[in-house]
Amino acid sequence: MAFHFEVLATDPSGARLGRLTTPHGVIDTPAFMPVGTAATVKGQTQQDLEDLGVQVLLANTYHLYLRPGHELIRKMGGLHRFMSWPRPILTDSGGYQVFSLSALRKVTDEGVTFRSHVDGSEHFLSPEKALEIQMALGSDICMVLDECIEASATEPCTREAAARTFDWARRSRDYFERHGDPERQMLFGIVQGGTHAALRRENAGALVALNFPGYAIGGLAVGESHSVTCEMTQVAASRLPADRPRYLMGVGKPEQILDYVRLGVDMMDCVLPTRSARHGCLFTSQGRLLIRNAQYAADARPIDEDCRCAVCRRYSRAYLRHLYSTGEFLAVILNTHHNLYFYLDIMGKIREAIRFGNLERLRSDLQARLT
RNA sequence: GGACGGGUGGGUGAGUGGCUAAAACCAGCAGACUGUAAAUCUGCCGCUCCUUGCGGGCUACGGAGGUUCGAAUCCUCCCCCGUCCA
Repeated sequence: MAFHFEVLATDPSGARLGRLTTPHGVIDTPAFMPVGTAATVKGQTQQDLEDLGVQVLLANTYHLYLRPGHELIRKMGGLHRFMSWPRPILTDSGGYQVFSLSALRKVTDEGVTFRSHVDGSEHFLSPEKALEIQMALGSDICMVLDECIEASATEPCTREAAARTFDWARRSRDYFERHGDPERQMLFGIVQGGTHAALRRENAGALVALNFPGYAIGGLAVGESHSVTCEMTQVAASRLPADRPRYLMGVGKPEQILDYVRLGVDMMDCVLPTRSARHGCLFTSQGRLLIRNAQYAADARPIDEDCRCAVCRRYSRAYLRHLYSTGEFLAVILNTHHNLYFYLDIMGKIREAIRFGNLERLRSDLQARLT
């Protein structure tokens, strides 16, 4: 079997230590997946990412379909080869763009019509098309197309979106069974249901019957409170089979990650470390640090005195502030490196704590310092 | 010596009688960012007072006077800067 998921240890909280094996390598879980939407994690080279210990990257179907085009990537030998990334890749289906490009799209049962944010041209994405693209890209993990909606959506709207997402999941599974190669790619279903516990429960239950090799929980952290995110995650995760990986999509803040892990989440991705880095927001063991703040102008300390990343070992806050405020690209590179290191370091600590049964202690440590 | 053109808040620079504490941009200060339309976006940015409000007072468009109910805007003189002519 090219794909294999095993749970190596569990914590009383529900946290799991696991290992997901793919044709491009192993992913130790709980895992954080840096986001490389356009086949690049902005500001980092693939070598940087390998050196950071990144085991899996996320890329985006919609963006790569628009540019450079999935057929071109197929021609170039697939996404791994094209971007020279030897490790696993998970591709998001474009479902999030249904949400974030809401002004530029129209959803029907058949699929989604987008107006390209690049040039305004019209494109149609169906569950089948989204998979066809992901098959051309050759990602290790494909996501079904889903309809991600606002947290504030009414129950009827949410129900409709969840039902549509379920129908799309079924179509995706069927399409993958006919055209996909399970030795090469795995397909995850996505639980929707907004902020309505009953819908989440129902949707998760129905989705499990489709027997996906892995499950994602989507449509969260889109405006609702953290406690609601956790509640919905709990409701969904508790209905997912224990022997399959669970991926909570699009989270989270450093201080929230452990909460999700304790709810049994195995995989997460988030633009926060990379985007925040570009915006001058650095994560530290003592909380967030806005590097442009005047107070760091002559601060010789590293970003985080407890951090062992290459940036903290070498550069001062004063220098990083200078780079940021002068708009130097090195600021993006160094800030991104630090934030990714910080996220990956948390994940490593979490895995270690689950292995050694110290998760509660880690939790109180983190709680005391972060935020 | 003469002829034009010009002097606006930290900078560039709009504004030719009231809607102007003065556009816009930059700089500065602060905040946000959760499956990336994001190296982006938002707020503040003369001083001061308070019951923090589409609140009060003061100062401000080179300087000094003047016209006017009202002047960055019109007039007079002066001081600077630029271009050109002697």
